[in-house]
Formats: sequence, C-alpha cells, structure tokens
Amino acid sequence: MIRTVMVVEDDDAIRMVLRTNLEDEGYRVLEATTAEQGLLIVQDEQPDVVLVDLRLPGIHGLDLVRSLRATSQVPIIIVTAQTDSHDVVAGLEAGADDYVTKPFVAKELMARIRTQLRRSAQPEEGGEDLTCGPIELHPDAAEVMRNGEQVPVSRIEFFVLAELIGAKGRVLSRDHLLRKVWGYGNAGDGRVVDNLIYRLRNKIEDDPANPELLLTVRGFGYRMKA
Amino acid sequence: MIRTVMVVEDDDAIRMVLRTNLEDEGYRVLEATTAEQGLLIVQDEQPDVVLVDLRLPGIHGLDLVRSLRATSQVPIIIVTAQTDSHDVVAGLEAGADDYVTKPFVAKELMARIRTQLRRSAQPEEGGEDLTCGPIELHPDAAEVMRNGEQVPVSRIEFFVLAELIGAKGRVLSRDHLLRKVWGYGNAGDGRVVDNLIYRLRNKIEDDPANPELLLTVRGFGYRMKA
DNA sequence: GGGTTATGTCGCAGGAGTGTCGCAGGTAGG
DNA sequence: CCTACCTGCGACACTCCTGCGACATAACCC
Repeated sequence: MIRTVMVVEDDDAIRMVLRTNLEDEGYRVLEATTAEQGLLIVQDEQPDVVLVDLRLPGIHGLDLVRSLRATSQVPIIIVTAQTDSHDVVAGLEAGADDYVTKPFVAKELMARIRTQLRRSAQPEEGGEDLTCGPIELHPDAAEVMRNGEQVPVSRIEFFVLAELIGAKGRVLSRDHLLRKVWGYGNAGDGRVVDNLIYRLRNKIEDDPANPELLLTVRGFGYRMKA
Repeated sequence: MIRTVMVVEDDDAIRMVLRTNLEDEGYRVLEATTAEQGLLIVQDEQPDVVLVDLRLPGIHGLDLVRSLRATSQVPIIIVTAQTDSHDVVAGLEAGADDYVTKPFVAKELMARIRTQLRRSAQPEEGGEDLTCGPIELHPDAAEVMRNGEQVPVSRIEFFVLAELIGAKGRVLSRDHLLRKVWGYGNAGDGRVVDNLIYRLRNKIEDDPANPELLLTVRGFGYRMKA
C-alpha cells in the first residue's frame, strides 16, 4: 500500500531533502510552498500525513494546521526551527499530532511519520530488533546494548548505527549516510561521517583501531560485519 | 560508481550548461542533438539516465521517449519549455519518469537525476552476484572473493572487474573500459588500463604471468574466461 | 630473421582516502 | 548560572592507490 505524504515547506533545500528521503522510504510525495496551496492539495489528494513548516510566507503554518484540523483527521506533523518552542505548543494545541525541530534528523522524522501512519491505520511492520554480533539496538528505547550492557550513544550515533545495521552488511556511502541521517544541506564536508564512525567505534569495538564490526570499505564507505 | 547521463538537446547553450553541471556532479555525459542520434547512442552505451528535450528538430522528443521505453527501462527525464504543459502530460504517459521545465534550476535538475538514479539502483543492488570461476563479486559489500576468501581490491579495480565479469566473456576494449570506469574522454593514455589489468591479475590469478581468468585479446582488449 | 607494434612488468612519487584527536560553540539538564 | 555532553570542524599522520614512465617480452608482419 502506497502512502502519500504532503510537505508544506517554502525552503527549497529542505523540501528537496524531505522529498528524496520520503521517496526512498517508498512514499508518494506531494509538495506545496504556501499554506493556501497546501490546503487545496490536501483537500484534493487526501494524503495520509501532512508535514507543515510553521514559518511560511503569507498565511502562517498555525492557521494551516487549524484549517486542516477543521476539515480532516489527517495526522499533522509540525516542522519548525528550534527557537520557536512556543509555536510548537501553539501548534499542538491547534491540532497537530507531533513535531520535529530543525535541524532535524531525517531518520527520526521518518520514524515519526511511521508512527502517525500506524496510529491512523492498520499496523505495518513493527520495529524489529536490529542486531549485529554483540551489538543490539532497541529502536523503541533508543538504546544500544553491547554484550547485554547498555552503551551510551548520542542521538546521531544511534541513527547512524541503526542505518548501518539495517543495511545488513551492505556498504553505505558517506553520501548515503549524510542524506539518510543528517538529511539536510550537506554540500560541503564529508568528514563529519568519518568522525562519527570514529566515535562510534570507540564505543562499540573491543579494539577501535582494528574494528571488527564497523568496517571501512576504502573508496566506498562503511558497512557492518555481515 | 560512475553514472552516465545522456542529454538529447539541440540547443547548444543549454546542452553546454547541462554538460558542465553534470560533470561537476561527477557524471559522465553523452550528448545528442537529434532523436535519431540519441536513440542510437542510448542503445550503444546504455546510460543510467536520459534527459530529453521535447522540442527537437525532426523526430519529436515524444517519439524518442516512446522508442526508448519500448526497449529499455532507463529512467527518462523530460526537459521542456514551461508553456508546453500538455506535452509534459503526454511525455509522462509516453513513459517518462519525471520532468523539468525551462528555465530550470540546475540544482533541482541534479536532484531529480539523483532521485531517478536511486530508484533504478535499487533492483541493481539486489541483483545476483557476479561470478567467474573461483571469483565472486558482491556488489552490496563491494568486495571480491576468491575461493571463498576475500581479496582486497581498490575501487577502480572493483569496477573494472565488475564490468568485465558483467560482460560474460565478451571482449571489452581499453576505450570501453576507460569510458565506463574512468569516465573521462579518452584523451591520452591507454596504458592505464594495462596497468590495472596487471594489478588485477596479481590479485585474482594463480599464476599472473599465465592468466586463466582475465585474458588478453591482442589488438582488441580484455575479457574474462567464458 | 629483423623490424615493428602490442602488451607485460615494475618502481616511483604525488595524491587521495581515512584514522585520530583536540578545540570551541552550542544545547540540555540541573 | 554552571556543568557535562554533543557535534562540527580543522589539522596532522599515515596508508594505500594510481597514473606515469621506462624497459622487457611477446606477437605480428614482411
């Protein structure tokens, strides 16, 4: 079953990132850059989820949320800058179901979309446990276990690890990880990924200098032990 | 992995802009100015994406789209003037996968190309392993096995080997390999290929001086044992 | 056989790719 | 307000790749 996600966002770069990520996840994507346009398309197409940027030109995203909620049960996720925390509260009161703050972690947003979809319809696939050797990921708890002991990892580390383990031994390029996890303007620096891998290895490898789980594939990227 | 983009566009200025942008993104670029020429080159070179201007001299771009779709799964992106919105619909019905309207934003076009590449790369990734005698290629892990043991090969070596094994015993010329793997215009030196073959043989042959897998076809190029 | 061309062989030097680590601004939580 | 942590960045070290050139060898043609 193909689900449709509506994106109301005026920033071209962010909208683009959302589109590619959503399409990668198998969604059909609708786009709008203004509240008016968004409202029309939602009524016309009846998407399964709507993402709304609160900072829109012209009519504010809040009004869009209210308008949507007045006529539809569609799950609404607010996307907003971190500074606008009061807007978030207002947005939720206006009828939104969830929110993420920019800069957001793309994988997390995808997870929240899945959650909303699950809530609004029959359950799809559950959050299967991701394991690789002694490493165990619990997506629900957002925690990483190693030989049964919890390993403290940061948010981004968690998602990178999830992406890698989910790939089941396939190589993931730096670009892929940037798009999937960081998700936003990644024009410049690829070394961010290297750094994060380095930090991850220090947490999950017995001997970080000679990794046995999180492997480098020179010229391609990284992968987990098969 | 070097991707090839075919541009069918009769306007020199636009074609030039596309070429430079695409090459900046790391693509290899093929060009054609007519539908006939485009069809021939596509069949010959099997690019990864085709950009088609609908307004072509002689045969209309629409017919090119239909011809391409009749014989190939290659992603097709239509490039057209904004005024021809009815042509866009016709183009998508004819089998195109996406479109952009002139004047287009280069960044957006690049993003759409990436999307199409990702989509078409999916089945390729799940594709069967490439094998030739004791040699086994795992595209997912980007690794080469020989008699079950991993052989460390560099990025370029990997692609050359993949290209050769994928050819299933057919001879590939140095020029073909240069264009397919290295990707740049064949200006200058063919010996690069010879060198790489030499290095590959040292890694995959029992007796590199008397190759049994990676064979020379004097005057033509190289091929794998059938 | 002698000359010519195509290919094999191999070392080298510059450079690309990656690991490592400290720093500083930012954020969250107390 | 203070503290700890996260995170992007830059610098440096180091390995490995890779194009090139030079010579050796093999195949081909007369």
